[in-house]
Amino acid sequence: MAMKYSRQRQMIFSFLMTRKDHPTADVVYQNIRQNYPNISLGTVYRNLTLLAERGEILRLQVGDGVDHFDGDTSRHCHFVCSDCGSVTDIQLDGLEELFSKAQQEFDGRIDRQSTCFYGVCGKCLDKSAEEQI
Amino acid sequence: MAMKYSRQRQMIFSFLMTRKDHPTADVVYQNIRQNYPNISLGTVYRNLTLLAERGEILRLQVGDGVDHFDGDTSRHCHFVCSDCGSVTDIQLDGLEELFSKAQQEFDGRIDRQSTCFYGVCGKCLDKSAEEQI
DNA sequence: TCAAAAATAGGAATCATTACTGTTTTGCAA
DNA sequence: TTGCAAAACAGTAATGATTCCTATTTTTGA
Repeated sequence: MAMKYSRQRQMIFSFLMTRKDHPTADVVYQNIRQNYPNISLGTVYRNLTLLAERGEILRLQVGDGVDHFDGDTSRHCHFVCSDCGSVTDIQLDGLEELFSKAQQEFDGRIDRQSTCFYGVCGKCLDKSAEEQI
Repeated sequence: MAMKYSRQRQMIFSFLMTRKDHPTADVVYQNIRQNYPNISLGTVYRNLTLLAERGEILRLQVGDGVDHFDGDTSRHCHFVCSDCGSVTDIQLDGLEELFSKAQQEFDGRIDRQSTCFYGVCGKCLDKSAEEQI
């Protein structure tokens, strides 16, 4: 039952901690392969799933058809750019409040919350403004 | 360019309007097939995608690996039961406020917001309480 | 009524993720 | 330390939701 800490799992976890973007399993795989060429994609998936189940990381499904992983498990929101596809953090007050409101309102147990905003990020807005000239 | 209103699209749209749960494409397909046996799954997907792009319905990705569709496009939250998988609405004040806070805070354009809560619904809690006896 | 544009049915293709299998690691206990 | 069972791994095959493709049918505006 006890989880054995393999070299691979440690690398996956610590890689995720170095990143502020929210890489997909494949990005994790490609990066770790640089230093550890015969890690397998299955291992990356298995460990990301395991870590997410244990609450050590978050698995995000933002609607682009690919799962993203986040080493920051504190309560925060995400933003997804419809143009470049980047996934970034948004720190917002009022999430705690929303959570407790939902708990009061809802008949059942609420464990977890996920809020995601969609639009076009600053960089992509600038880029399309330049192209207009 | 103009969208032509096919019989199939109308059936898909009006079926979705009759439902307060948030059916998957396959559920829509299975239901419409009862009255219209040779509609194809591809047609269901194409129309759901088209209607969602036009903002007439919502496509929800709640993290169970399957897309759900919602005929109610007003601002509201969802709850997903980890036990039975049901997806239900939660009406909450304060979403507007959260949205405008995010707009102020964020460098970019925000178009849309999605908030989802996860836990165990009332029915499933009751069921597991009974089993304890 | 006619023709062009749009949509359809049915099936094949895609691709992210999971499952499988034989081999290798890991961690505990003697 | 050494041995052994549980856990994890690499590599690959399978799965399954969704999208793509093509020849045919519907829709709509003139």
